[in-house]
Amino acid sequence: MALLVGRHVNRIDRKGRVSVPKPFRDVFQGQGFVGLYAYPSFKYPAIEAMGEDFMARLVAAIDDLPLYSEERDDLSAIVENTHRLPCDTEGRVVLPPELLDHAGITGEALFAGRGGALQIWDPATYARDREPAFERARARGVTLRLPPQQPRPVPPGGTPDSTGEG
Amino acid sequence: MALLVGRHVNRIDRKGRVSVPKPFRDVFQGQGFVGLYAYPSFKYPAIEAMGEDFMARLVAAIDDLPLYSEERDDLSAIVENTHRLPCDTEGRVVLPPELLDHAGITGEALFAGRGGALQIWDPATYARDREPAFERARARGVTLRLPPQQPRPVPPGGTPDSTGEG
DNA sequence: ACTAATCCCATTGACTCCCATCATTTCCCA
DNA sequence: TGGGAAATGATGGGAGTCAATGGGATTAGT
Repeated sequence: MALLVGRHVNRIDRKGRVSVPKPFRDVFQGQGFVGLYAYPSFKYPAIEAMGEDFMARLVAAIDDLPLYSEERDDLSAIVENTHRLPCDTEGRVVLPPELLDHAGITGEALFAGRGGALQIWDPATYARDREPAFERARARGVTLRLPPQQPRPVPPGGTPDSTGEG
Repeated sequence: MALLVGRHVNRIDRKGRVSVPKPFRDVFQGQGFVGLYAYPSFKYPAIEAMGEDFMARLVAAIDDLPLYSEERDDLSAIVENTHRLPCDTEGRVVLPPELLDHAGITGEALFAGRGGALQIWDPATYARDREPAFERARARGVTLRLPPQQPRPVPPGGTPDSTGEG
């Protein structure tokens, strides 16, 4: 799986469009749908966003729960609050007002890669709420046990190149 | 699996017709029948609706239950109360009075995508009964362990496009 | 013949495509 | 290694397209 990493700040134009950073777009190219699935974050004044592959995993997890169960209904609330935002030919999406309001985003949007998914923040809010997390992690001396190395699957008929997913 | 996500509110005209939101219609295009299977929810004042694929799964699940069991009888009632609603050439369906009454729908219908299936609500009822579910999920700090990443099946001779499952 | 359902066409407003501009970054060559 | 040219990603805006909607006309059913 290609990885979503780093931060990018892009401008929102008067039509409400904002460019999805090219490195992120490239990740979604390999998926059935080029665009974002986005919903308001539970934990932060931010937008949670992901590609179709990740969203499909989320839906699959919900699908495993019994029909009509309380748990399934609660989690379905996420899906009901999710917006499907296709990229235009220029690689831009339109963030709906509901999401903008939740995140307090006005003129600019900060895209923060989180590996498999990403978040979208108001830059000022991010600086206030999120950047301290890095310092916190450093101060606490965070440790992490990694899963074992997986053998790289050989792409059918293709040779690996140096740039990644070309 | 194609995903049904997000909410859409559409008007019901004086003939009782309402447009099925285009993103949902697109999902059903890939299935044998373009339209809805719909029955009254027994948990909510709402209509449960789905495409042919999901309905087939539901029937298969009921089929697995022991013949003459109480459970099978109960769930079969769902099937007996299900309406098959084809889309017209404009992508609209006519919701029968029985379903409208159950959901208290009059002028507008709210379509809520829930992954594999969807619900249809009266907008005001939804705001009162359903929107709190999102807040509840947030308050409970819902967490969800996702199933492992599945390898993406290679579409036969097809290249991914930007519009999704058109 | 009357009722009801479906098809077909027109309207409208939002959305998306396309094109132009700009700011960088990358590449190439001296 | 500096400068300039070409390529690329981000941005802005005009116009054509499409989804939603309304209503008349046609067909089916009783």
